[in-house]
Amino acid sequence: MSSNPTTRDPDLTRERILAAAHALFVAKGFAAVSMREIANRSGVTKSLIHHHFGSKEALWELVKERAIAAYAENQAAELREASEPDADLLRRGIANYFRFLRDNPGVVRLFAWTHLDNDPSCGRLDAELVQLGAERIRQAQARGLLRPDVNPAHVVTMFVNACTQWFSARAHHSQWPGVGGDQEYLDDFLKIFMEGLLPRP
Amino acid sequence: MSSNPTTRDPDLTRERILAAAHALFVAKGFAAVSMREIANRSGVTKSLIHHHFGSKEALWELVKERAIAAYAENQAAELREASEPDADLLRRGIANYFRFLRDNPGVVRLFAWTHLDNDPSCGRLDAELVQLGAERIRQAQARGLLRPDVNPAHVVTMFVNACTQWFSARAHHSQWPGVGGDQEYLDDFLKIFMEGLLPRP
DNA sequence: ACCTGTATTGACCGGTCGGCCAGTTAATTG
DNA sequence: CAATTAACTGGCCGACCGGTCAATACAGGT
Repeated sequence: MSSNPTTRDPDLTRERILAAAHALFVAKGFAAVSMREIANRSGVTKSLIHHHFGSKEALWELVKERAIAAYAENQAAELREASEPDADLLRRGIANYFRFLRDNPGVVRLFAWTHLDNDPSCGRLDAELVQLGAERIRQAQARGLLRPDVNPAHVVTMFVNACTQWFSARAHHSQWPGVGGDQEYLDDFLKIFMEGLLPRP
Repeated sequence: MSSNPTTRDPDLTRERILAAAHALFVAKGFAAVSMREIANRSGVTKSLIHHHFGSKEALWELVKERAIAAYAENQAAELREASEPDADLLRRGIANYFRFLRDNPGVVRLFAWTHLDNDPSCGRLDAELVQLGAERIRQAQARGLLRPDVNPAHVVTMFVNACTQWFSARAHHSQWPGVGGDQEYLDDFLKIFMEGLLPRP
């Protein structure tokens, strides 16, 4: 065998603690999770978590930082490989973002927790992401492909909001009469949003 | 004098407890608030809270129920006194909703907490609200004033999402470059949204 | 005036919280 | 093969948690 049960691997241990903490914090929020839960779930002692991360707050900050950094990197990669900015690229970008949130509900919840903490740190990491997206829209505006009389940063903020809140408030919307599934909502949003973004003759 | 310091007023006491609990729960969430905090803030004993409300969970449920009922009643009143449904009524309705959330940040936070709890109870109270709004839009569609190929319930959901998330993620957006204030965001949203809702020739 | 119900209090309960510390054990270094 | 360092453990701490309970104080009905 490559390793016996008493072999130590501090990096793996840190990783397992972070994974357990991530899952629990995302599911229940900082205040409702105890160090003992994280310890049990990751198979280590409570003291060891303090040894590696110092305190519950420090662990929480690290979990947030890593998750948001991973999110920002993922999105930046998709944004970089995009082609010439035009209306159809924006449409596909929004659809991509929508699908990403659908497939990564933890990201949505994590953002929601940080918002309720009034924690602005999440916004610093993806600020350049927004700037990049806004720049694309500005280029499309300059070419006459999108209406020029709206703030490009607001365009990004709007579809991010429309997508994020759709998944964040799922339990809420499911009680509303006439509201359809993910695809129907996205389709209707794209109809209205893209049409409203076209330049007027 | 009408009352001496030892006069009892159980209704007022209940009200003060509810007010303190509301403020604390909205600010910090259910798990991070202790019964002792609520007791100190409302000037009563912890035991008295249990006497009046039974448990921390029951108090939290009551706080949510009351706040959301007040919100729903407020919005229903504005909706009832509205005139003939057309595009301009919708525009003013959205602006009203936006201002309401701006002036009642507690409502936004309370919804966010319930969403993270996957609590669907909030959706039942305002379901009829959404139905009422969707019905207005359906009427405007039937008269050819709004495009008919979008789900009216989705139209309501979209602007609710765009407004709610704007205030919910304030700390987040404030870090983004180029994002303006409340009025600028609302104006840009209305430009795009209302234009996208017009019927195509 | 008494009596009954309830509003209200303070002390107390078992349990859990985050954090600390003295130790033991495994890897690294020289 | 020591000696040093870091990973890791179990037990303990004071503080705080939500909840209970017996006792008290006040109000209204008769």
